[in-house]
Amino acid sequence: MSKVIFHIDLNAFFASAELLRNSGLEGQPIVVGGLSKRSVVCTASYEARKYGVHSAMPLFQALSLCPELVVLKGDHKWYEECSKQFLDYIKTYTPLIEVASIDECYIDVSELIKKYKRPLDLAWEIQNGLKEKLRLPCSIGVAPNKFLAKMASDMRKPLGITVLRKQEIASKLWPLPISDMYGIGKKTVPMLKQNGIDTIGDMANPNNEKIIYEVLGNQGPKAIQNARGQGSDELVYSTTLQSISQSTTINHDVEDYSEMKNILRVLAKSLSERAKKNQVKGKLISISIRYFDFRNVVRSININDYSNDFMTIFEQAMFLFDNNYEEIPIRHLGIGLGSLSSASQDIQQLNLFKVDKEPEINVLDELNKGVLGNKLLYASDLLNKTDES
DNA sequence: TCTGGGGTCCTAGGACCC
DNA sequence: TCTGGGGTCCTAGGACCC
Repeated sequence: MSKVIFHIDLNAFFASAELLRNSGLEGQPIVVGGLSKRSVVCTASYEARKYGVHSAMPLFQALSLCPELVVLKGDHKWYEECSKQFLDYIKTYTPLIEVASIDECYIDVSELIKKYKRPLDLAWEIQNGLKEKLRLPCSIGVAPNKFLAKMASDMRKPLGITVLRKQEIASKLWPLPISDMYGIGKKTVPMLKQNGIDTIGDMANPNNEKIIYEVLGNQGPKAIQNARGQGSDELVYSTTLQSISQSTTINHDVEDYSEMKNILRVLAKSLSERAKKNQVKGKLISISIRYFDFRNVVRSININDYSNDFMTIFEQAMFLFDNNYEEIPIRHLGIGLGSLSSASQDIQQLNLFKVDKEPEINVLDELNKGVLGNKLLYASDLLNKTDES
């Protein structure tokens, strides 16, 4: 018996969330992204998209396409609140929900849909409810499995409802270019095209199996199954956080060691705070360095104890940095904490056995003390990222 | 005025152990 | 006399997604 899966995707979510608290922006071309000259567009409203502005586009380029563009600095806390309202609303319909990202989810409505006169009534009701009650526009894909539902929700935006039945795969899915296929990215597309795989239909074609296995390796079978409409219809109801990271692109290329060190200190501090807020500890600490020439280096170290302590993270990050830094200008620095495990048990134990009093470090003071001097403007930018409401 | 930030998952080689 | 084999952990690198 085949299932009925909805994929619900909020349209231009960050931009929609900004409109919720500033209706004056309604109808204007807006983008959410950073405010520095090296920022890129994170989300563009549909008005902005009319100018050719899209996500991942460098901000200066977006501004040249649309000089009247309203640029808003992102506020992740607010988006998370909006996302929670979205998910809570969906949960009033069914607990069978897989959260795919901050602005999308799958629900299994195989049973629920039987209560409705016409199958699409439920999709229509959810879409309307989100729009009227939460003022969040969405697109919904309706299909027998997750991949097809995801592809369907993408077919009509914004505010679309698209059904993709098994018998419609050949006519609706297979003609699409291979670059439209979820899971096939910009590195793989040229390799597939070179081998005559231009459409999703080509991916589904049994005659191409061998060449697809050669290009995709172990990922081949899954991609082929998806293209044939035989993807998974099993929802994953809960996931555990695997890693957290904090990184920043500096608005100039950094050559001064003490500035690098101060940036890493700020990153370590906020990473530690986030880990504590999320009640996780990790034992894999990593740093990422992007040099002025855009070369990326990632180095990691496995510390044997789980930790979310600022000094531990900072010292290990500095150790990795000192051992790998190539003494050329840097544009981007990051720190990650991986191999996470829940810290809540440890926290209980700490309460029982000792008071875990870590010296409070005021980041601003630290920076003022440091050699940063005239670079403080940038440092406070960094801080605003987490503090702004 | 070139190109963000935060995630997930996979692969592959070397070390190490039995 | 040429060189086990299987399992796991660690680290680096990369593709992809929102």
